[in-house]
Amino acid sequence: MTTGPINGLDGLEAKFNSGMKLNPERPAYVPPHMRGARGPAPPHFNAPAPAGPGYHQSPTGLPTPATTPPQSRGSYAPPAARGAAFPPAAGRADDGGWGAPRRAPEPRSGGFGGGQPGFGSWKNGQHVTGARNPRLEKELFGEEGDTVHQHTGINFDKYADIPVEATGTGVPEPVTEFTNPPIDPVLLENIQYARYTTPTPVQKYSLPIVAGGRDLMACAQTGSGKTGGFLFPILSAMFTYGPIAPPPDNSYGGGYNSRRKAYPTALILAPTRELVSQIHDEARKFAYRSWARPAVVYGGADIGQQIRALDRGCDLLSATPGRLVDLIERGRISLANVKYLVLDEADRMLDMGFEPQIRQIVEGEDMPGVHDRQTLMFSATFPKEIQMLARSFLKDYIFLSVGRVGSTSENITQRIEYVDDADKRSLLLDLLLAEQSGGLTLVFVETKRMADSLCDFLQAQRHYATSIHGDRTQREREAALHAFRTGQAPILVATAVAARGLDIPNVTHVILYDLPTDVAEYTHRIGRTGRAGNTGTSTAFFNRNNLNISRELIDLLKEANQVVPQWLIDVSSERSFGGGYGGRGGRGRGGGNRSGGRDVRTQHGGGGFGGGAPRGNGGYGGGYGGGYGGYGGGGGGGFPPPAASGGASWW
DNA sequence: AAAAAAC
Repeated sequence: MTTGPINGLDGLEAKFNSGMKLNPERPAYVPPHMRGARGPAPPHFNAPAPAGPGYHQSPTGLPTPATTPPQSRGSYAPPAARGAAFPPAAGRADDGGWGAPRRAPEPRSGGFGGGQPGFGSWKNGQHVTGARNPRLEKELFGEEGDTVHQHTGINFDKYADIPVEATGTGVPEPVTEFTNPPIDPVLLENIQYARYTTPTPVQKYSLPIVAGGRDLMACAQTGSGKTGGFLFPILSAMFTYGPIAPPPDNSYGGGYNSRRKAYPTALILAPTRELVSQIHDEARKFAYRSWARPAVVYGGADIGQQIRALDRGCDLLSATPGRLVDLIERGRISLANVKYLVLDEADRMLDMGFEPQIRQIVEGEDMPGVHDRQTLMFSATFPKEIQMLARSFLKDYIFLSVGRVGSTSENITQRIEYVDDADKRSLLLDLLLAEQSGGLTLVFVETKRMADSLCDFLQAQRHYATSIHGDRTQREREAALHAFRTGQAPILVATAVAARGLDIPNVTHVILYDLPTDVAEYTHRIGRTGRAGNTGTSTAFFNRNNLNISRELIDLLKEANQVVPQWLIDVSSERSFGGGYGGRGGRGRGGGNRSGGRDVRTQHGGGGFGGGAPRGNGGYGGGYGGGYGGYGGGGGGGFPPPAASGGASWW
């Protein structure tokens, strides 16, 4: 029994209430659709409206309608009337849920399997929880002590002091416990089944923020419970308010097995198939026994099977962009009912490679506009440029920064080894041989070719290694990941495909055989270890090909309280004298942390780039000569790198 | 420059 007591209700309520109070000097936040805007808005959007016209504060801190007649079954209520239909009052029982006037043909809203153990339904405006299903429970939550499901005992002591910064208007107080309210009782049960006892910092904040109807940009360190950070509040609201009927103008056949369209309420986008799959697995856990059906679509897998699965229900959809667009074009998915849009690994989703696809999905299909949905973005890194871009997808959002500002967790011991390319293999073998922890080792390389060749090499050296990269078939990718997770192959050689978001318990060592060119990417890669409060080690192989990130790497190491090798400092400063590169000052990046962690809106200097150094990162002021002036500027001591690194020659 | 993401 690891489930903790659910208590502290009074304290929680007090906090929750206080969070809902607005700064009196600021105008009350009124969700745009409440400003007389258009379209069917689900009542949850009205929930946050703090003490707006016609509302009073309920004991739970949620606004309640002052006087609103309950809606009648199946009748169409004009938007104005609907706007006041929150919270789901007693009389709301028979509408389509979320104040939606339309009524879904039966069976919808969890119709499938509604009677089967483990699957709930929504009937007559009520959430009918499914019966428990031992077999499914075992599949979803595992058993005490198994390694695949175990949520490696989160080290909550460490979480206690993690600094959290929330900026934006009307930031609600965080919750401190998993309790009802604000969490729906069905979800609360599932959280207990999953043996989560206490919300992580990001969850403490995201719960009231999302419950309050706000958009969110969350920058939280790797392994800090981001998935729960969006799944919990979204599922909680879905459970409470019920399904939304699809719009009347659609090709919804009504026949149970006929061609039909899925109308997810929540859409979660992520950059890799495996990550999407992992999110879906979590969603299945927390949707257990509820009316809501999670679904998943991604490329490389049989689309027919995915379509059949969609037919069995699709209320919370996890997807990679390409396959989603494909299914939209095939008329199998409509985004018209999306009330929650989540971009996981948001900075990757909005970078050059992905941004056009995301824009198509968000702006080029039938997704409700920014004012008619809630948009949540999560990542461990949020470069300024990306924040600027992200703003166009958000409305009056709250920026959340959890953990050391834009840096990596102190749970990870970061080592940097100098090693020439020619010596990398030999050093890698040494490291693998010295491995004592019995845990898993993840080796990152930059190219697919290198992933193959290095994996071949390790196997030839009688190591149980496997590899994952984008040129392998989906089947191979999943098999590799499975072999790694289960320890059949305790060494995984991977490209960037495995860099982000993957939660693999018991990865004790991450080796960056090649360094990425970008510190954000470095942060994500080493973040595959040291998760959920556990400790881990990362070893990065550094040589002259990696000079481009030396400075930012040093900054990052210092911020994470890591040992910075003297030789690294030396080569870094040497480089700025070497001409050409002007150091940070010269790039106009304006000091500070490229990987973000700070709300661009709060940074002075206006419009973003070249602004002043963010607070807390002073000391490296203008350009490098000054900042690191203290360190042997002339290429003195500790140079070339230590002999331990294989006596490599520098330059 | 490479990787990821649809067929």
